[in-house]
Parts: sequence; structure tokens; C-alpha cells
Amino acid sequence: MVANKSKPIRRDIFQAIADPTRRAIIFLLAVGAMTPNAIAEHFNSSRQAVSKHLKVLVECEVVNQEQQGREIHYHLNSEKMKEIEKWLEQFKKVMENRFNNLDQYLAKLKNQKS
Amino acid sequence: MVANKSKPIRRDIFQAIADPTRRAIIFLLAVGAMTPNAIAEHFNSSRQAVSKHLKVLVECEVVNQEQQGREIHYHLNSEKMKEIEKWLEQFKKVMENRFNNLDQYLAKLKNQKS
DNA sequence: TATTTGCGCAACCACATTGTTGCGTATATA
DNA sequence: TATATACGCAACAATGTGGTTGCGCAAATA
Repeated sequence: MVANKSKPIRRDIFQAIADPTRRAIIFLLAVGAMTPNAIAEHFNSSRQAVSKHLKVLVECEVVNQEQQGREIHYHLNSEKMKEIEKWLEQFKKVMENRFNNLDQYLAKLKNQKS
Repeated sequence: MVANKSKPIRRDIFQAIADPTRRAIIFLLAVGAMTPNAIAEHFNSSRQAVSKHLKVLVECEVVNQEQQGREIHYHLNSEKMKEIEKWLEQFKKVMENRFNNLDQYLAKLKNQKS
């Protein structure tokens, strides 16, 4: 009723790595493709819990499914990980230029020369 | 007692950057310290919404507060950002060695009959 | 002093997240 | 064929997230 800015469900790399279990899964899959059961054996989590995390990872396009008989192998799409790197690079660029930008900001905010 | 593994509230850098508004705030603060009002002016969000994000960022230790009169200046703790980089480095290391590790993993996992 | 301004805090709401159990189905195997 | 296994999916519960409005207080200002 009263308000609530409709927020879309976020499905990006940052959402993918927000959960520690998912980060661990990513590391596991970086080594090689695995089935949900194999992954679950590495954690305290149940198979179903892992399965849910995998679903999120698939939705975030960090992980791909490959059916093999009755098993499903999940493997990492490591390309997606580069988006984090890209973001970090941008951030570092801003940090490097922050004094220049700060000047611009101050100039913009105050109409006087120093 | 219908179950639910008590999960602690996650307050780390990955939680901090999970939200797009918070990522934008981080970029803003990378340029220079700002007040909540000044930050809010850059978004559609209200001051209170921004304030909540700032609270999360403070809890994640990505941002520090500095009271100046009745204004509070928030500035970035860019050190915290390096944790993302560290994690990425680890990941890349795993990716580089994955073929070696794959052998180890397969040996470990398939010591069942096969 | 009286008023405005900056901002945190609490209450509230809708929805997302993270886990659980149970079930259905397809595949492998005895 | 009968049974066990791998897995997704649905239903449910507890808690977190992200937003809102309204209030109160301290600091600045008229």
C-alpha cells in the first residue's frame, strides 16, 4: 500500500558473491565441474540448500548446467568474474584521480577561486 | 522447532557492494567525504534511505563517520576495498592451477569404486 | 529565544533470502 | 521389473533488505 519503490530482483555478479557459501562454491567450481551432491559434501549445508545457491548462480550467469545422464554438472563461467575486476578498475581510477575530481567538485560547489 | 540454521548477520565488504546504490555511494565517497543530504541529492532515494545504506556501510567498515557541528561527513575507508582484490587474486590463483588441482580432486572424490 | 536544518532512530511494510522437509520424476542398477 | 539414486520443485518458516513516514534532538540561524 503505502509506498515502496519497486525494486527489481537483482541477479548480477555482486549478488552472486554476496553469500559466503556461494563464494565457496565458486572456488570449488573454479577447480572443476561438479554435481550438487559432490558440492554439498564439502559443506555443512544440505543438498537442497546447495541446489538453491546453484540456482542463484545460474540466474546470475556465473555458472552453467550440463546434464549428463541423471547427473547435472555445474561449471563456472569464469568470464563473469571479470566484471568484478572491471568494477574494481573503475574504482581505482576514481581513487587515483580523486584530487583532481575533488578540485572540480569544490569548484562546482563554491563559485570562488582559491 | 522447524529448523533454520542460525545465520549470523553478514557484515563484510561483499555485503557492502551487493547493492547498486551502495556501490554508487562508494564511488561518490571515493571522490571525497560527503554528508547524507549531499549524497541523497545524487539519487532518487530519500535521505533516510541513503542514511540506512550508510549505516550498513559503516557496519561493514567501508565508511567512517566524522561529526562536524551538526553535519556528519562520511568518508571512504579504501583499505577495505582491497579485500575484494585479495579475494579475486586467490580466485585467479585457483584458476591458474586448476588442472593440477583437478587431478587431486578427482582422485579424492572418486576413490569410490571406479 | 524561536525557528529551521541535519540527521539518527523506531515503527511499519512488502518482498527477498536462506534454510528446511517432502514429493515427483528421470536415470541407473540389481 | 523393482529399487535406489540424483535432482528439481513446491511449500513453509524465520529473518534480512530496502524502502517509507514520523518523531526527537542538537546545532545553526534569524
